[in-house]
Amino acid sequence: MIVGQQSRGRPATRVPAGEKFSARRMLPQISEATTNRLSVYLRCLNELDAEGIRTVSSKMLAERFDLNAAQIRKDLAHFGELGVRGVGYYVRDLKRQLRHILGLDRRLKVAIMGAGNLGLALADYPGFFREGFRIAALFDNFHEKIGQHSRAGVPIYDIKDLRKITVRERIMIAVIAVPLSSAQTVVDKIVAAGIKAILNFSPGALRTPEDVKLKTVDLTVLLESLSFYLARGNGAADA
Amino acid sequence: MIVGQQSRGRPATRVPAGEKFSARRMLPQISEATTNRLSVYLRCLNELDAEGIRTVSSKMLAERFDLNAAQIRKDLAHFGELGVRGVGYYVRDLKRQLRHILGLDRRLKVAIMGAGNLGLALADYPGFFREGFRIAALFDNFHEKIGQHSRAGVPIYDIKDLRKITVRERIMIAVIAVPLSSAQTVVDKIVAAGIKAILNFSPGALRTPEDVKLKTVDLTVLLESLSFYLARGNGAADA
DNA sequence: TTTTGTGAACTAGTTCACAGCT
DNA sequence: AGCTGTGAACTAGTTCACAAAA
Repeated sequence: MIVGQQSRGRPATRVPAGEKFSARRMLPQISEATTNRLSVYLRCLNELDAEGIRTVSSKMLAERFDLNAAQIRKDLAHFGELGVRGVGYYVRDLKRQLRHILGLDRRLKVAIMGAGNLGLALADYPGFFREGFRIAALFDNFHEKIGQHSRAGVPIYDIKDLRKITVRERIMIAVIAVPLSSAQTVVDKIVAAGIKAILNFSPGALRTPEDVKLKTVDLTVLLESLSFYLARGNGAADA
Repeated sequence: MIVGQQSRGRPATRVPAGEKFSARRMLPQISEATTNRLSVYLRCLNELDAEGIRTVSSKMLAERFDLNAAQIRKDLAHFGELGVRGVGYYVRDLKRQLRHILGLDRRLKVAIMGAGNLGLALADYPGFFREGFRIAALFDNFHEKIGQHSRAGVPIYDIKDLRKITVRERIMIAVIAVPLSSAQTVVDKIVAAGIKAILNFSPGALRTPEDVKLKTVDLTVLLESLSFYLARGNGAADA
């Protein structure tokens, strides 16, 4: 692939089919699936590094972690020539590169909306937030809770102060752990506070502006999907 | 998006193209994406039903809930002629059908492995388990916890008794909320107890037999993926 | 008419296979 | 030799567009 062409200052209102670079920032468009795998690769590399392994080939990675070698190479190749032909990838080096690509070299701060059971559990979950993240705040609107801390010491603030704390603490990601009934309201507040990335645990669809990234973990959908599998797998359609 | 389980090397029992299923054994293969959407459709129908709406067309559903009309029709058509041409779908009727298809008319019982913060939060999360599920048990190996209950009253059992309780209570789904270090061990116990569907919150890959359905919610991957989008500035909405 | 159900067309994503570099 | 990076081939998934039915 020839990369030089995109620097011609083309207005690029409409991206021709097959064009690899988005109009917006001239960066190649990376699919959700690829993004998720980058995170998986980083975890694998951490494991290899801990074992003292210095270099790894895509084939080795694929066999050990049940992935596809060509896919690993293709995913990584989006970000330049990260490997060395005839050798493979330097574990330490690739780790560092991936951490940079994923933006994990910035110690991103996270706020959790809702200091209920789930919010508090997420705030304190050890090993949930690996390297690169810090839970800086919990937010709630229940007066009894405001001013308290989670067991691990995350302070609970009034949701009214979201914008102020967000600016002060430089919070970049919000996690939604509030009941469905207030989820959209909370999203609107998050957006108004200038946060651009949201991880949502409430069920159902939420509206966000174009430039805010929303990821939803819908536990109901997950569970119902498992139920579907059981209903079919059993062959016990009628019982 | 949720990083599903890589079901690598599944020979994918091929149904001849165009062949319609006739018996229970020859069920059409339904994709993960379709399965998840069925759950979403059911939620939409519940909302419409609550508003007293009696019939709905795929177009109406699509516009209101930001879906694609053809996709709705195609998804539903897998399960027979659920609609009426010129009319649309009868809300109540389709709801009932979907509940049956998803196996929600059986009140499935769920066990949660790990009575830590996350396990307890999941056990009591209101509105998490909508219609069709019941959290029947928590399991842990920490003696202090065994014999206690969650705040909402879910009993905590010794993980040694998993098989016994599973049989007695007819538990069909297990949720993994234990630390990574013991996740594989717990999976093995779940499998040995005869449970065929697992929702996993621990990071990393787990091995399960062919006939056990595993869905993983990897919070680290989700968060790192959000970090990636922030690092690039590619905004985009969720699905 | 309206709206479903569905082949066809299209799009996205994965895997193959090999040219080219070390 | 070994292994990456990548076009080509393939597979899965989505959307279109229209015939068939109410």
